Amino acid sequence: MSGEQNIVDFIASSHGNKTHCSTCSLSALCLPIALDSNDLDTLDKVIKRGRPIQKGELLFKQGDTFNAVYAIRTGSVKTFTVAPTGEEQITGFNLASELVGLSGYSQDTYPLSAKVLETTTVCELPIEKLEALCDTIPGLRKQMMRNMGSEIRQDQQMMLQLSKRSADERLAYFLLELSRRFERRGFSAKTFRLSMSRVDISNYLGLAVETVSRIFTRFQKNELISTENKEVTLLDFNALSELAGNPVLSKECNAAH
Amino acid sequence: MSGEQNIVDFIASSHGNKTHCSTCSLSALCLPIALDSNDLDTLDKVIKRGRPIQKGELLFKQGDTFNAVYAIRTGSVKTFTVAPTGEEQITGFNLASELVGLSGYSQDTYPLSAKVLETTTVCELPIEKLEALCDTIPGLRKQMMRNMGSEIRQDQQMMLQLSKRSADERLAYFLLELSRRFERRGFSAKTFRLSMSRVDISNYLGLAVETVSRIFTRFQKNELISTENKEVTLLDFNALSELAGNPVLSKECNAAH
DNA sequence: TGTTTAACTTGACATAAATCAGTGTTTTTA
DNA sequence: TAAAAACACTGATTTATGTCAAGTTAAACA
Repeated sequence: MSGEQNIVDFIASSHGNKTHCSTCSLSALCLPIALDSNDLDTLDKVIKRGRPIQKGELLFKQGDTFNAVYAIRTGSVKTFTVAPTGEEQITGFNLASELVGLSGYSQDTYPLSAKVLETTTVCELPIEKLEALCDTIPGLRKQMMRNMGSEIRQDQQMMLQLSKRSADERLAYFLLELSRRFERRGFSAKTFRLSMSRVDISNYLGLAVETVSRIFTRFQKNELISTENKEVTLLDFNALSELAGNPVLSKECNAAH
Repeated sequence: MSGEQNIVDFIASSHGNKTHCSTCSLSALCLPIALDSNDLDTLDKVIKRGRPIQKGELLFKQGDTFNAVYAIRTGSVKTFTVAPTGEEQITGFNLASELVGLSGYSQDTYPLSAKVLETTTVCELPIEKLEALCDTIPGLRKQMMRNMGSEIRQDQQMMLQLSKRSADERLAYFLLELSRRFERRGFSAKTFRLSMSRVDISNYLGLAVETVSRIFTRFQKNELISTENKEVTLLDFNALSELAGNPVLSKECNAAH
């Protein structure tokens, strides 16, 4: 599977002294555009690559001035808004190659916070420089707008989940969505580690923790999944897909593990 | 109030033979950027202004190729996604001066449909031409990205509503949000007409129609609002704001009607 | 204008998921 | 390595909101 090869490349490249977009195997996901090596170099010079960020640290905080967009290299992040009443709503989880902070474009401050769920490394894209590049590299502008469009689509998908689906359906959707994203990055679609707590999952899905816990148990009893702490294995893709609202396309969709 | 003057201007300008961005009083909301008259002219030439669209007609349909973004001149629109299972989820309502179809940027097709709620006129911005303009007028690019950022922020706000708020709180939020938007356009913040049906409202808020109906009745009994069919009058802004999750800022916030 | 159809309201009842309470299990930190 | 803290699971009970059923009003249409 070519995906696994990618990861090897990536690890190799990130263990070198310097990391560059041109050698980063995530670039195909992070910036799936055809940039000539000049443009790629220009972009590369603008990116800040800092020390790893420790679990629990913030990338940025709701209300901070919007000064950068972050691409995740390794690790994962949760983003959340805090209402005036103090309630927190997790708006999404981000994995390697994904961009965080795009909603800052709406104003001059971030409308949400981003907290790292495990030790994480990121590429920081200072907004002023990125802006300038968007105006000189049309392909980059288009890619940024695509990314924002995707975020809108994804959030609207989530609105459907939150307002129309039962607790079971939401959890099935959540697990399959993660699976899909891990697979794209060359990891197993079947077994993966949940870097977020049950509380985070329940918050994201608009459920009580107890409900999430019970469903995890039930899904195991019914052999849809198996778990060992944060490690999850999806056992019955068909059943999960059907629950998640994706009608199973006849045949052995289940075969490909 | 300057807002009301705006509307007069707008009606005057739209009753002439030709409509131009330079004379449209909505332009301050639609394109709040400083474009010199050359740029404004270039943009103006790209815009298609069609016949009014009748209630129930679609601006575009989920799956259609993404070929335009629409700015609403008069009337209103609902956008909705249809899940593979057939369920519909209304993702938003749009009023005059707002842009519809931005999420099309994510792929090459619209991920949702847009249906007109009453007779509506729009400015159609063909995407190819808009793209070209974005690459030549930096201010326009930035404005488009701001618009997308706002949509993300708004959708995430909605996720919080759908997952954390009670039915009462959601309806209060909905009414205040509409009020705020009408006010920005120079209409009364206190009394306005709901162009969408109760079914649409309930779908959007993730509730059953019956629940919405009951809350309308209760809000009237408690003198928070009064209604006459689709016409709503907000009577107690303080109480509604508190319900909607915006702590009332002491003093007479209620005074300004 | 009257008739049909769709939209809205109300009440009675069912239920999915929240809340409350308590126990066990990891992970953190001292 | 032990103690503390955070996290995860389970059972009993409550409750907000959904569903079903029926009636009323308003809108569409002929």
